[in-house]
Amino acid sequence: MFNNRSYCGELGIEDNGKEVTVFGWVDRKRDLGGVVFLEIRDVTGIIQAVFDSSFSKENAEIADSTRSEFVVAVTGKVRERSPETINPNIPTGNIEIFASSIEILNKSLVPPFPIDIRENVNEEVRLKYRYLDLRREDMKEAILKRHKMMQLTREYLSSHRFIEIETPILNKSTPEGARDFLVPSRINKGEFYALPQSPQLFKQILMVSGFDRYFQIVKCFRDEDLRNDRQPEFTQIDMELSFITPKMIMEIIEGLIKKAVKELTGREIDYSFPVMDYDEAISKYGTDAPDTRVSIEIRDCSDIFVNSSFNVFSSSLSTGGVIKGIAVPDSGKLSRKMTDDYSDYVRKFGAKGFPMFKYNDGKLEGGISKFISEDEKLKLIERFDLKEPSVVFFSVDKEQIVNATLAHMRLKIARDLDLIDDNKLNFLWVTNFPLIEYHEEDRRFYAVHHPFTAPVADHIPLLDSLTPENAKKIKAQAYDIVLNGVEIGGGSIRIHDSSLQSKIFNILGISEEEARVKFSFLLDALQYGAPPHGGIALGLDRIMMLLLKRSSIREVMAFPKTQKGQCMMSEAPSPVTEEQLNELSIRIVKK
RNA sequence: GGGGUUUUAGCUCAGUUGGUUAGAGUACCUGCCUGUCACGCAGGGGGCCGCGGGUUCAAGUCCCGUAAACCCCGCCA
Repeated sequence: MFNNRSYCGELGIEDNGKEVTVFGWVDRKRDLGGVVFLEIRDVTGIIQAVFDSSFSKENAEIADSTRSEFVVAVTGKVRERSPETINPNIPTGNIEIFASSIEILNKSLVPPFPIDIRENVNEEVRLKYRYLDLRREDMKEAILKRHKMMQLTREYLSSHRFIEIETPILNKSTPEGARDFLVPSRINKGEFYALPQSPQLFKQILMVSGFDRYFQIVKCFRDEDLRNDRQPEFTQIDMELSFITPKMIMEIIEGLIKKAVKELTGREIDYSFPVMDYDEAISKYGTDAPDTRVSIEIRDCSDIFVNSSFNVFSSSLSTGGVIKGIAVPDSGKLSRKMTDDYSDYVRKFGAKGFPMFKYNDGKLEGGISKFISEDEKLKLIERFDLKEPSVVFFSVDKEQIVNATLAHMRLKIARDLDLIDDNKLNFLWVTNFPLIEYHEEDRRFYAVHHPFTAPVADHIPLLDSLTPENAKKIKAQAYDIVLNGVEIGGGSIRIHDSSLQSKIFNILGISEEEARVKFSFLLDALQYGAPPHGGIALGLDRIMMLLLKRSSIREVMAFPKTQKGQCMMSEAPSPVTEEQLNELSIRIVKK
């Protein structure tokens, strides 16, 4: 009976007069007594079916007995609606099915929330009944477009000579980076697999194997706390290429992204993605993932206040702090309450306050203006290029805190003042990341990207005279791609020389023995004719979130987890039986 | 580990200064209705006010604790 099916949303005026059968869910029922209208919904859309009791009383009664979300088969003739009965609100609104039969294939309980998306439903309930939520238009669109994204990615990369190769999910736990999800091994008691944070090592191995260009749309796992753009399992479009430069990789990615934007949103990106130096990003925006939709830039004012009589400023400078600020164009929208709230809000970034003054017509007013000398005033006007009425905010602390504070506040204030153009898609490459950074607390170096990232060739000699101070001068051949202030991908050229790789491990405090235990296969492989290679990984979920303008990546994933990492539908994670634990030689320690 | 917001009918929400029997819209049930399209009209049922303590003559409302969801800091090479 399921042969010769028509899809609701695909019927059109060209089917006029044709006898069709549709299968779907009762989206809505309108019973007018003698005539019953059912809107039938399937994956493609909605069509109206008409049951006329003077034509078939029995069919009309069956139609009337249906309820929301019943599954039905409806057969009838497609017919054009008379002009006054056309519904312009749905794509199939100029036709309807004049039903000759209806069969109820399954009943449904009353759904816990409406399937049409006229009102927002609590996410907790949506996640519990995700199968119903996925019937809703927004989720359906997200899932279908995600499919499209994966399809066009496969097409694009395949046509650029990439080969899709799967890598293991059961992996070896490695030091560095995010916390691993561990999987106990029954056969090897007391030992564990780790789920991959990314297929990093395997894709490099594939380059040594000569596959030349690899890609995979792959799940990655990181056992870290969740955010609206972070889930414990997420999907990467992962790539690795041999005989390649950063520029070549960036061009390939740019092509892919532009194609994706075109096919998913219908929009054309008519600029080539700007490339910004890491140092410039930090100094202008305080972050390595700047949102350039907001033009407000950070300016360092430390030099202006060296001899300041304002104790808060001068004492901070004399203890190694910095003073930076942002100028926000504003003619009165920023209220006293808002600026007061801000000075409290910045505490979350470690800042102690958020001093400000107002600029208007050549004069400084309010806030800390009374502590600013005439000379400092002139320099500030020049530094921030003050012309329009503005409010200037400062952050005074250690550089890291200042950067974090101003990076967040320039966006928060821009949002509060409605200065962000929601329709912009600002792509940006950030390059020339430092290779390593020194952590004061642990007294050791960490890889900024990962331990396999190649330094800029000219900087390799600096590795021999490394100190915590000059570490940041050594740049990596690494690049991130940023969209509207969100990192949507990153990659690097890798080390293909085993002695350089050993040297880097050494610097990172990974002993020769440890390196041998953890990555011997990579070090070995690098000695058997490893080609120069590099790669990149794109965050599929984040790209979908941004292109579809959704508030979180959960809105573009079929079955996401809550912030505590639980699945509201299946109720994972869950306890396991004593037998299961015994088999794995695992004992739970109660705390 | 920490900060914030929220939690009242199936769903979305209101609930004043602590004071009668906790409301609205929608959904649901019943009936009427032959061109609706968020159909309409009439009637009806539906509440552990997240949970546990406390203050009070009296708590949805005040206090303490706790749970969950969400946002954020830390964390995420």
